[in-house]
Amino acid sequence: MELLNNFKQIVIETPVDKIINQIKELITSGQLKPGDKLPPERKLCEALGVGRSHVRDAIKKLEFYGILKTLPQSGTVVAGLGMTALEGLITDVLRLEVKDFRSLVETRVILETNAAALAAQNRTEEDLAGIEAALLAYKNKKAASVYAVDEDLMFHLKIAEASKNSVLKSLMLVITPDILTNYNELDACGDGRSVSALEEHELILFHIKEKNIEGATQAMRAHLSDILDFSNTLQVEDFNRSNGKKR
Amino acid sequence: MELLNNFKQIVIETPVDKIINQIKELITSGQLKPGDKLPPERKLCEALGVGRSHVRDAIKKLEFYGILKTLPQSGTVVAGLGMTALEGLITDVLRLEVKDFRSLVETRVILETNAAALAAQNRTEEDLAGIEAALLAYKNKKAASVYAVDEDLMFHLKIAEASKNSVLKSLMLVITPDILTNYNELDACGDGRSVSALEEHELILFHIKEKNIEGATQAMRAHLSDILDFSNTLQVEDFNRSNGKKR
DNA sequence: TCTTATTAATTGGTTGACCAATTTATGTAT
DNA sequence: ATACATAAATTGGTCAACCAATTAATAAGA
Repeated sequence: MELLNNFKQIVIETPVDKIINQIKELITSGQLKPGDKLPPERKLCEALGVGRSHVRDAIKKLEFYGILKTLPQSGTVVAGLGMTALEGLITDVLRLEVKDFRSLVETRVILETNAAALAAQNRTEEDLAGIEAALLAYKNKKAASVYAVDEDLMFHLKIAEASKNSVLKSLMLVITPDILTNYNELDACGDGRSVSALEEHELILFHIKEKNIEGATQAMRAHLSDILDFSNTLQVEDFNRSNGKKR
Repeated sequence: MELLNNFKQIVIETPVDKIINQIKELITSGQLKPGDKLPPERKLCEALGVGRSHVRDAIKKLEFYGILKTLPQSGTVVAGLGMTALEGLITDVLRLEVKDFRSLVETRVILETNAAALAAQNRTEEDLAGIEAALLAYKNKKAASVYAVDEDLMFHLKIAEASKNSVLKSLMLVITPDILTNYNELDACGDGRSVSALEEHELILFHIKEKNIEGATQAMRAHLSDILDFSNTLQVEDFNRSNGKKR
């Protein structure tokens, strides 16, 4: 069984990835400085021996990350942003490469506690109604079944909306897919935790309603640390299993 | 002059954007549920009356966001992630649509203060060396010129690395481009702030070195709130000017 | 009738050619 | 010699055709 551990993860490096790496290499090595024009796509695909689609895909991907900027009928240039962001961009940024569940949960706690604090500060009456509706949906679903992950997250998302911080909300959305994939694998979802989760949600809502910033923060922290503790009780084996299967 | 204000920003909606919106509409309206297969690309581009490249680009973009998943030679399906995340996904998530600079800076403060705290807790000797090197580079550049944004951000990035939280670091990288574009427009960069920034950096480093979690947090918060205060002194007119010109 | 092999259709992946806009080069007139 | 107009080349954007792998359908055998 442990013979499996002797196998190394095979990195499937698509043509696009290879091109991206080469371009990044050129930038990090200083051969391409911000403002410089990239060789035209045709020259690139000829030099690299691949189709132009691949080159275009690579450029488009780097454009997403704000590293390149393509000017139609003019060329592709390295965006202003210097090597700074590139430095840590060893692998794809957004496909977060969540190798460690700890970082993920830790970050979630940071985002959500602050969202709760801001929500307690900025929430409107409409926000309260939205949060309550989400909580109600969660309660009903939970009464019927044990599986209410979507409704759970919706509750948290409504709080993020009430924070009136669009960026914070966007970042929560960014990590949500990873949270979900990890939870779907890890969370047994039929444990004793479920009962207390509802009460904790209600406590959070109460503090937000009362505009009690500190209270909302602590309630959210307690809620999430419960989840964190629960995750930590899982076997390491289970955790390892949850990796590696992505893409 | 104020006649210009009567013009509405023209939204250049590329074919790709239109397709994305249609697909998102299908998902949010429930006509496409997670796990469902999308119509094949050929049918789609026929129904939409556009080239297949556009459809493929749209799919690829949505795949970035984790909304779709294309299985080669099999089809494209809606990823597991329920409507939950879609709910708030009115516009592109990652091109953060930073309409409000406040949210951006606010979020940056949240991320960075926590990164500083974690760095004070987890930093190794190598991390310290890296942070010091970045600080030195910043100092040198600053002595030579007033423009050292890259080196400044590198210092912050090294701290994020020292936090040993990969997700947190990734999220900082995500918002960094937006920070830069906004700063490049807003920051006069030749003001009195520059002198104190260096001292503040040194103070942060000191606390991280001493493993003083609370101290590092406060030092970082003070550092960033200075920047925030400075930004707030800018004219609203300048702020508005900084919007709308992106892409 | 059920299983299995073979074939046909459909899928996303890839390529090369074409298009319009831009930039550069060239030639002519001043 | 310089300025300007015109033409040629280069650019990214777009599209349609082709490819290999997968899947579905069908037919043959037990």
